[in-house]
Amino acid sequence: MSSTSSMSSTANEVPVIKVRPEPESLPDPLPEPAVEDLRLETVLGALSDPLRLGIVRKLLLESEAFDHSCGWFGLDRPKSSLTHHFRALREAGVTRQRQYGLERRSHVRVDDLNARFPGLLGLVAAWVPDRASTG
Amino acid sequence: MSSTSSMSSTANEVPVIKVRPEPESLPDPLPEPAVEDLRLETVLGALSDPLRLGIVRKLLLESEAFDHSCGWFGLDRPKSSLTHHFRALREAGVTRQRQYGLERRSHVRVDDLNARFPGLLGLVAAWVPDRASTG
DNA sequence: TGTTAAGTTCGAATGGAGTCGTACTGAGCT
DNA sequence: AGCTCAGTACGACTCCATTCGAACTTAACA
Repeated sequence: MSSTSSMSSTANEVPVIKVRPEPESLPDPLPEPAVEDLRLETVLGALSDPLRLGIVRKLLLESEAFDHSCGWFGLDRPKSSLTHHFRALREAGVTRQRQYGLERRSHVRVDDLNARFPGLLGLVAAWVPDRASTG
Repeated sequence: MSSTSSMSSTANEVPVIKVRPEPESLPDPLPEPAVEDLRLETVLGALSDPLRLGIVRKLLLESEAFDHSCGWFGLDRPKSSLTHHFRALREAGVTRQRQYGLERRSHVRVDDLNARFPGLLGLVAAWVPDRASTG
Protein backbone atom coordinates (compact mmCIF):
# COMPACT_ATOMS: atom_id res chain seq x y z
CA MET A 1 0.00 0.00 0.00
CA SER A 2 1.95 3.02 1.29
CA SER A 3 5.35 2.08 -0.05
CA THR A 4 6.40 5.52 -1.21
CA SER A 5 9.76 4.34 -2.50
CA SER A 6 11.64 7.49 -1.54
CA MET A 7 14.28 7.55 -4.23
CA SER A 8 17.25 8.92 -2.43
CA SER A 9 18.52 11.85 -4.40
CA THR A 10 21.57 13.68 -3.16
CA ALA A 11 20.04 16.97 -4.07
CA ASN A 12 22.54 17.44 -6.86
CA GLU A 13 22.80 14.72 -9.45
CA VAL A 14 19.27 13.41 -9.51
CA PRO A 15 19.39 9.81 -10.73
CA VAL A 16 16.77 9.57 -13.38
CA ILE A 17 16.00 5.94 -12.89
CA LYS A 18 13.06 4.37 -14.55
CA VAL A 19 11.98 2.25 -11.66
CA ARG A 20 9.91 -0.67 -12.83
CA PRO A 21 7.26 -1.03 -10.18
CA GLU A 22 8.30 -3.61 -7.65
CA PRO A 23 5.80 -6.17 -6.43
CA GLU A 24 5.51 -4.04 -3.32
CA SER A 25 4.62 -0.85 -5.15
CA LEU A 26 2.10 -2.07 -7.65
CA PRO A 27 -0.92 0.07 -8.30
CA ASP A 28 -4.02 -1.26 -6.63
CA PRO A 29 -6.03 -3.65 -8.76
CA LEU A 30 -9.23 -2.33 -10.20
CA PRO A 31 -12.41 -3.60 -8.57
CA GLU A 32 -12.71 -7.35 -8.96
CA PRO A 33 -14.47 -10.27 -7.29
CA ALA A 34 -12.64 -12.01 -4.44
CA VAL A 35 -11.43 -15.55 -5.00
CA GLU A 36 -14.19 -17.04 -2.92
CA ASP A 37 -16.78 -15.10 -4.89
CA LEU A 38 -15.78 -16.49 -8.27
CA ARG A 39 -18.71 -18.24 -9.90
CA LEU A 40 -18.21 -20.95 -12.45
CA GLU A 41 -21.20 -19.93 -14.57
CA THR A 42 -19.96 -16.33 -14.69
CA VAL A 43 -16.43 -17.33 -15.63
CA LEU A 44 -17.72 -19.67 -18.31
CA GLY A 45 -19.91 -16.90 -19.64
CA ALA A 46 -16.97 -14.55 -19.84
CA LEU A 47 -14.97 -17.18 -21.70
CA SER A 48 -17.75 -18.08 -24.12
CA ASP A 49 -16.86 -15.12 -26.33
CA PRO A 50 -14.20 -15.93 -28.94
CA LEU A 51 -12.54 -12.55 -28.63
CA ARG A 52 -12.19 -12.86 -24.87
CA LEU A 53 -11.14 -16.47 -25.13
CA GLY A 54 -8.39 -15.31 -27.45
CA ILE A 55 -7.34 -12.60 -25.04
CA VAL A 56 -7.00 -15.01 -22.14
CA ARG A 57 -5.30 -17.62 -24.27
CA LYS A 58 -2.78 -15.10 -25.54
CA LEU A 59 -2.11 -13.95 -22.01
CA LEU A 60 -1.53 -17.52 -20.90
CA LEU A 61 0.73 -18.49 -23.78
CA GLU A 62 2.62 -15.37 -24.75
CA SER A 63 2.60 -13.00 -21.83
CA GLU A 64 5.83 -11.80 -20.33
CA ALA A 65 6.50 -11.43 -16.64
CA PHE A 66 4.67 -8.13 -16.52
CA ASP A 67 1.13 -7.26 -17.33
CA HIS A 68 0.01 -6.24 -20.77
CA SER A 69 -1.86 -3.22 -21.95
CA CYS A 70 -4.81 -3.22 -24.23
CA GLY A 71 -2.81 -2.52 -27.36
CA TRP A 72 -0.40 -5.42 -26.87
CA PHE A 73 -3.03 -7.84 -28.12
CA GLY A 74 -3.26 -6.25 -31.56
CA LEU A 75 -7.01 -6.50 -31.64
CA ASP A 76 -8.66 -4.82 -34.59
CA ARG A 77 -11.60 -3.33 -32.73
CA PRO A 78 -12.52 0.17 -31.64
CA LYS A 79 -11.32 1.16 -28.22
CA SER A 80 -14.77 1.31 -26.73
CA SER A 81 -15.30 -2.32 -27.68
CA LEU A 82 -12.06 -3.36 -26.06
CA THR A 83 -12.98 -1.56 -22.87
CA HIS A 84 -16.16 -3.58 -22.82
CA HIS A 85 -14.43 -6.95 -23.19
CA PHE A 86 -11.58 -6.29 -20.79
CA ARG A 87 -14.05 -5.13 -18.20
CA ALA A 88 -16.14 -8.25 -18.73
CA LEU A 89 -13.10 -10.40 -18.09
CA ARG A 90 -12.12 -8.47 -14.98
CA GLU A 91 -15.60 -8.39 -13.49
CA ALA A 92 -15.96 -12.11 -14.03
CA GLY A 93 -12.70 -12.57 -12.14
CA VAL A 94 -10.72 -13.96 -15.02
CA THR A 95 -8.21 -11.14 -15.26
CA ARG A 96 -6.75 -8.54 -12.94
CA GLN A 97 -6.22 -5.02 -14.16
CA ARG A 98 -3.93 -2.35 -12.85
CA GLN A 99 -3.53 1.23 -13.93
CA TYR A 100 0.01 2.24 -14.96
CA GLY A 101 -0.19 5.86 -15.86
CA LEU A 102 -2.26 5.96 -18.97
CA GLU A 103 -2.23 2.26 -19.59
CA ARG A 104 -4.46 -0.31 -17.98
CA ARG A 105 -2.62 -3.58 -17.93
CA SER A 106 -4.09 -7.02 -17.52
CA HIS A 107 -3.00 -10.44 -16.47
CA VAL A 108 -4.81 -13.69 -15.80
CA ARG A 109 -5.58 -14.55 -12.18
CA VAL A 110 -3.88 -17.88 -12.61
CA ASP A 111 -3.60 -18.85 -8.96
CA ASP A 112 -7.15 -17.90 -8.13
CA LEU A 113 -8.60 -19.71 -11.12
CA ASN A 114 -6.50 -22.81 -10.58
CA ALA A 115 -7.60 -22.88 -6.96
CA ARG A 116 -11.26 -22.59 -7.72
CA PHE A 117 -11.55 -24.23 -11.15
CA PRO A 118 -8.57 -26.55 -11.66
CA GLY A 119 -8.08 -27.47 -15.28
CA LEU A 120 -10.05 -24.61 -16.71
CA LEU A 121 -7.07 -22.57 -17.80
CA GLY A 122 -5.60 -25.62 -19.46
CA LEU A 123 -8.64 -25.78 -21.69
CA VAL A 124 -8.28 -22.12 -22.56
CA ALA A 125 -4.60 -22.51 -23.35
CA ALA A 126 -5.35 -25.50 -25.58
CA TRP A 127 -8.09 -23.67 -27.43
CA VAL A 128 -7.68 -23.41 -31.18
CA PRO A 129 -9.55 -20.41 -32.55
CA ASP A 130 -11.82 -20.92 -35.47
CA ARG A 131 -10.58 -19.43 -38.74
CA ALA A 132 -11.26 -15.72 -38.76
CA SER A 133 -11.77 -14.73 -35.18
CA THR A 134 -10.04 -12.94 -32.36
CA GLY A 135 -9.75 -10.03 -34.78
CA MET B 1 -24.91 -57.66 -23.44
CA SER B 2 -26.92 -58.52 -26.52
CA SER B 3 -29.19 -60.88 -24.67
CA THR B 4 -32.28 -60.53 -26.78
CA SER B 5 -34.12 -62.23 -24.04
CA SER B 6 -36.26 -64.34 -26.33
CA MET B 7 -38.88 -64.92 -23.76
CA SER B 8 -40.28 -68.26 -24.70
CA SER B 9 -43.30 -67.83 -26.92
CA THR B 10 -44.98 -70.80 -28.48
CA ALA B 11 -45.80 -69.22 -31.81
CA ASN B 12 -49.41 -68.93 -30.91
CA GLU B 13 -49.85 -66.60 -28.01
CA VAL B 14 -47.95 -63.58 -29.18
CA PRO B 15 -45.81 -62.51 -26.25
CA VAL B 16 -46.44 -58.89 -25.49
CA ILE B 17 -43.04 -58.24 -24.10
CA LYS B 18 -41.89 -54.80 -23.16
CA VAL B 19 -38.41 -55.05 -24.51
CA ARG B 20 -36.26 -52.32 -23.06
CA PRO B 21 -34.13 -51.16 -25.98
CA GLU B 22 -30.78 -52.88 -25.94
CA PRO B 23 -27.59 -50.95 -26.74
CA GLU B 24 -27.87 -52.31 -30.25
CA SER B 25 -31.42 -51.16 -30.81
CA LEU B 26 -31.29 -47.64 -29.43
CA PRO B 27 -33.24 -44.96 -31.22
CA ASP B 28 -31.05 -42.75 -33.33
CA PRO B 29 -29.74 -39.71 -31.51
CA LEU B 30 -31.29 -36.43 -32.39
CA PRO B 31 -29.17 -34.12 -34.55
CA GLU B 32 -25.98 -33.15 -32.76
CA PRO B 33 -22.51 -31.89 -33.64
CA ALA B 34 -19.82 -34.48 -34.26
CA VAL B 35 -17.01 -34.80 -31.75
CA GLU B 36 -14.54 -33.05 -33.98
CA ASP B 37 -16.94 -30.16 -34.45
CA LEU B 38 -17.30 -29.39 -30.76
CA ARG B 39 -16.27 -25.82 -30.04
CA LEU B 40 -15.02 -24.77 -26.65
CA GLU B 41 -16.66 -21.35 -26.77
CA THR B 42 -20.00 -22.92 -27.68
CA VAL B 43 -19.80 -25.51 -24.93
CA LEU B 44 -18.83 -22.87 -22.39
CA GLY B 45 -21.71 -20.72 -23.53
CA ALA B 46 -24.12 -23.61 -23.06
CA LEU B 47 -22.76 -24.22 -19.57
CA SER B 48 -22.82 -20.58 -18.55
CA ASP B 49 -26.51 -20.83 -17.71
CA PRO B 50 -27.18 -21.94 -14.11
CA LEU B 51 -30.18 -24.04 -15.08
CA ARG B 52 -28.25 -25.92 -17.73
CA LEU B 53 -25.22 -26.24 -15.50
CA GLY B 54 -27.49 -27.86 -12.93
CA ILE B 55 -28.92 -30.22 -15.52
CA VAL B 56 -25.50 -31.43 -16.60
CA ARG B 57 -24.26 -31.67 -13.03
CA LYS B 58 -27.26 -33.71 -11.99
CA LEU B 59 -26.76 -36.00 -14.95
CA LEU B 60 -23.12 -36.48 -13.99
CA LEU B 61 -23.73 -37.09 -10.31
CA GLU B 62 -27.09 -38.80 -10.05
CA SER B 63 -27.90 -40.40 -13.35
CA GLU B 64 -28.54 -44.10 -13.59
CA ALA B 65 -27.26 -46.36 -16.32
CA PHE B 66 -30.00 -45.26 -18.68
CA ASP B 67 -30.88 -41.87 -20.03
CA HIS B 68 -33.24 -39.52 -18.29
CA SER B 69 -36.31 -37.78 -19.50
CA CYS B 70 -37.10 -34.17 -19.08
CA GLY B 71 -39.28 -34.67 -16.04
CA TRP B 72 -36.67 -36.63 -14.07
CA PHE B 73 -34.90 -33.40 -13.23
CA GLY B 74 -37.83 -31.93 -11.36
CA LEU B 75 -37.36 -28.53 -12.88
CA ASP B 76 -40.04 -26.02 -12.06
CA ARG B 77 -40.30 -24.41 -15.47
CA PRO B 78 -42.85 -24.57 -18.25
CA LYS B 79 -42.29 -27.27 -20.82
CA SER B 80 -41.49 -24.85 -23.59
CA SER B 81 -38.65 -23.44 -21.51
CA LEU B 82 -37.24 -26.88 -20.86
CA THR B 83 -37.37 -27.70 -24.55
CA HIS B 84 -35.28 -24.61 -25.14
CA HIS B 85 -32.59 -25.50 -22.62
CA PHE B 86 -32.31 -29.18 -23.49
CA ARG B 87 -31.99 -28.26 -27.12
CA ALA B 88 -29.29 -25.73 -26.30
CA LEU B 89 -27.31 -28.42 -24.51
CA ARG B 90 -27.73 -30.89 -27.32
CA GLU B 91 -26.87 -28.44 -30.08
CA ALA B 92 -23.75 -27.38 -28.22
CA GLY B 93 -22.73 -31.02 -28.04
CA VAL B 94 -22.96 -31.36 -24.29
CA THR B 95 -25.76 -33.89 -24.20
CA ARG B 96 -27.17 -36.56 -26.49
CA GLN B 97 -30.91 -36.99 -26.81
CA ARG B 98 -32.90 -39.98 -27.95
CA GLN B 99 -36.60 -40.37 -28.45
CA TYR B 100 -38.26 -43.15 -26.47
CA GLY B 101 -41.89 -43.11 -27.36
CA LEU B 102 -43.18 -39.91 -25.94
CA GLU B 103 -40.14 -39.18 -23.87
CA ARG B 104 -36.97 -37.56 -25.04
CA ARG B 105 -34.14 -38.75 -22.83
CA SER B 106 -30.78 -37.15 -22.34
CA HIS B 107 -27.34 -38.09 -21.20
CA VAL B 108 -24.02 -36.31 -21.14
CA ARG B 109 -21.56 -37.06 -23.94
CA VAL B 110 -18.92 -37.92 -21.40
CA ASP B 111 -16.44 -39.60 -23.70
CA ASP B 112 -16.65 -36.94 -26.36
CA LEU B 113 -16.26 -34.10 -23.90
CA ASN B 114 -13.42 -35.76 -22.03
CA ALA B 115 -11.66 -36.36 -25.31
CA ARG B 116 -11.99 -32.78 -26.50
CA PHE B 117 -12.01 -30.82 -23.25
CA PRO B 118 -10.41 -32.91 -20.51
CA GLY B 119 -11.24 -31.66 -17.06
CA LEU B 120 -14.29 -29.69 -18.05
CA LEU B 121 -16.83 -32.16 -16.75
CA GLY B 122 -14.96 -32.33 -13.46
CA LEU B 123 -15.59 -28.63 -13.03
CA VAL B 124 -19.27 -29.10 -13.76
CA ALA B 125 -19.55 -31.97 -11.31
CA ALA B 126 -17.82 -29.91 -8.62
CA TRP B 127 -20.07 -26.93 -9.21
CA VAL B 128 -21.99 -25.69 -6.19
CA PRO B 129 -25.14 -23.88 -7.25
CA ASP B 130 -25.83 -20.52 -5.78
CA ARG B 131 -28.72 -20.37 -3.33
CA ALA B 132 -31.95 -20.31 -5.26
CA SER B 133 -31.15 -21.59 -8.71
CA THR B 134 -31.61 -24.66 -10.87
CA GLY B 135 -35.33 -24.26 -10.22
C1' DT C 1 -61.74 -44.30 -30.14
C1' DG C 2 -60.95 -41.24 -26.95
C1' DT C 3 -57.98 -39.53 -23.27
C1' DT C 4 -53.75 -38.54 -21.19
C1' DA C 5 -49.23 -36.95 -21.00
C1' DA C 6 -44.45 -35.63 -22.89
C1' DG C 7 -42.69 -32.71 -25.57
C1' DT C 8 -42.54 -29.45 -29.79
C1' DT C 9 -43.55 -25.32 -32.36
C1' DC C 10 -44.83 -20.70 -32.78
C1' DG C 11 -45.02 -16.15 -31.57
C1' DA C 12 -44.41 -12.32 -28.42
C1' DA C 13 -42.27 -9.90 -24.80
C1' DT C 14 -38.28 -8.88 -22.21
C1' DG C 15 -33.73 -8.07 -21.05
C1' DG C 16 -29.07 -8.20 -21.75
C1' DA C 17 -24.86 -8.57 -24.49
C1' DG C 18 -22.03 -7.04 -28.33
C1' DT C 19 -20.72 -3.14 -31.44
C1' DC C 20 -19.45 1.26 -32.23
C1' DG C 21 -19.18 6.60 -32.68
C1' DT C 22 -18.43 10.50 -30.17
C1' DA C 23 -17.04 13.05 -26.46
C1' DC C 24 -14.41 13.08 -22.45
C1' DT C 25 -10.52 12.26 -18.87
C1' DG C 26 -6.03 12.21 -17.35
C1' DA C 27 -0.97 11.06 -17.52
C1' DG C 28 3.18 12.04 -19.76
C1' DC C 29 5.91 14.86 -22.58
C1' DT C 30 7.87 19.02 -24.78
C1' DA D 1 0.31 25.56 -21.64
C1' DG D 2 -0.67 22.60 -25.05
C1' DC D 3 -0.33 18.28 -27.44
C1' DT D 4 -0.68 13.30 -27.63
C1' DC D 5 -2.31 9.03 -26.55
C1' DA D 6 -4.65 5.09 -23.67
C1' DG D 7 -8.56 4.23 -22.16
C1' DT D 8 -13.35 5.45 -20.19
C1' DA D 9 -18.29 7.00 -20.32
C1' DC D 10 -22.35 7.45 -22.54
C1' DG D 11 -25.81 6.55 -25.65
C1' DA D 12 -27.79 4.24 -29.63
C1' DC D 13 -28.46 0.37 -32.24
C1' DT D 14 -28.83 -4.43 -33.30
C1' DC D 15 -29.18 -9.00 -32.21
C1' DC D 16 -29.69 -12.92 -29.44
C1' DA D 17 -30.99 -15.46 -25.35
C1' DT D 18 -34.38 -16.24 -22.11
C1' DT D 19 -39.04 -16.82 -20.70
C1' DC D 20 -43.53 -18.17 -21.33
C1' DG D 21 -48.47 -19.03 -23.02
C1' DA D 22 -51.16 -21.30 -26.28
C1' DA D 23 -51.90 -24.51 -29.72
C1' DC D 24 -50.30 -28.59 -31.73
C1' DT D 25 -48.26 -33.51 -32.29
C1' DT D 26 -47.94 -38.05 -31.06
C1' DA D 27 -47.17 -42.40 -28.34
C1' DA D 28 -49.25 -45.10 -24.90
C1' DC D 29 -53.11 -46.99 -22.96
C1' DA D 30 -57.69 -48.07 -21.35
